[in-house]
Amino acid sequence: MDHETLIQESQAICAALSSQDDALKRDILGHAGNRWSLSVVHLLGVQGTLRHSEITRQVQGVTQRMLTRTLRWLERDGLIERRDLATRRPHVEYSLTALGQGLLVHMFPLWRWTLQHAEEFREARGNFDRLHLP
Amino acid sequence: MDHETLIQESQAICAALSSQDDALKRDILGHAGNRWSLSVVHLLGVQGTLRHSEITRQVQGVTQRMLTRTLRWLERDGLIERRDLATRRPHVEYSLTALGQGLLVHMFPLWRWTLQHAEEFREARGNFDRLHLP
DNA sequence: CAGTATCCTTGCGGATACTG
DNA sequence: CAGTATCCGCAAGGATACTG
Repeated sequence: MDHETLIQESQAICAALSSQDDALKRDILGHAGNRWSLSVVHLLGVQGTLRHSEITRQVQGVTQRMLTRTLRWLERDGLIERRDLATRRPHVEYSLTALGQGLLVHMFPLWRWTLQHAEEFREARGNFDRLHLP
Repeated sequence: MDHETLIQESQAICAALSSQDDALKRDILGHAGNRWSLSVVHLLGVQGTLRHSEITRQVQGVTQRMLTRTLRWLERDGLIERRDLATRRPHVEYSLTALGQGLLVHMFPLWRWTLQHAEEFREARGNFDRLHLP
């Protein structure tokens, strides 16, 4: 699909949108810009099912509080599944739902594109900051 | 490219990432979750070059202040270009750069996927809120 | 182990008034 | 017309202490 076709399809879909759809789209895509969401989705996508403590260990720098909140947000949007094994020693497992796998798979080309153009982004910022900062 | 292939490629790319790349990726993808960024990118992508006032009119609900800030953020990341015609009557035009067109084009499949699954997201939220809210 | 409960700082986003 | 300058509320995100 070339650029022109995408733009045309974009126009068509946009014309059919309500503002509520806009809000939902922002919410879901917002996970991509969140501090920890995408790391968690990616980790679960790659490693399958993990416990809370294992995620804490593998997501560098995340605090207990923010990990819990992130997991709740993702669970709320149906992107991950939480299973409380309710044993005497607490044991809770998290894994991607089908929706969550869909997000990861569809996010990935965009992610790759971003990294392929990392140098251009850095250059743009450098130029901008040189002009606009004291 | 199937799911397995994507996951494998994802692992490979992730292994080569520095934490700075992670931050950059979050920053760029963060535009997708921003209140106004994606609307502006999409509008410029569809209509080409627009003046500040024209964007204000077409992006429903945006305030002057937030539009200006949004335009600066996008300009800083090299996604849009700002041209000040410096005439006696102020005249400033904005348009997408090649980078900005790339973001729009690569964002679009993800955007479409999100809308195609809107019902699932709403259902998930409904279930979650029914269980976790008073 | 898997969370809550507090306290704090930062920055988004909105409202309003003003300027070259 | 295309912005700044202030004011404000709210939520993200972090630090630390505590709990079943």
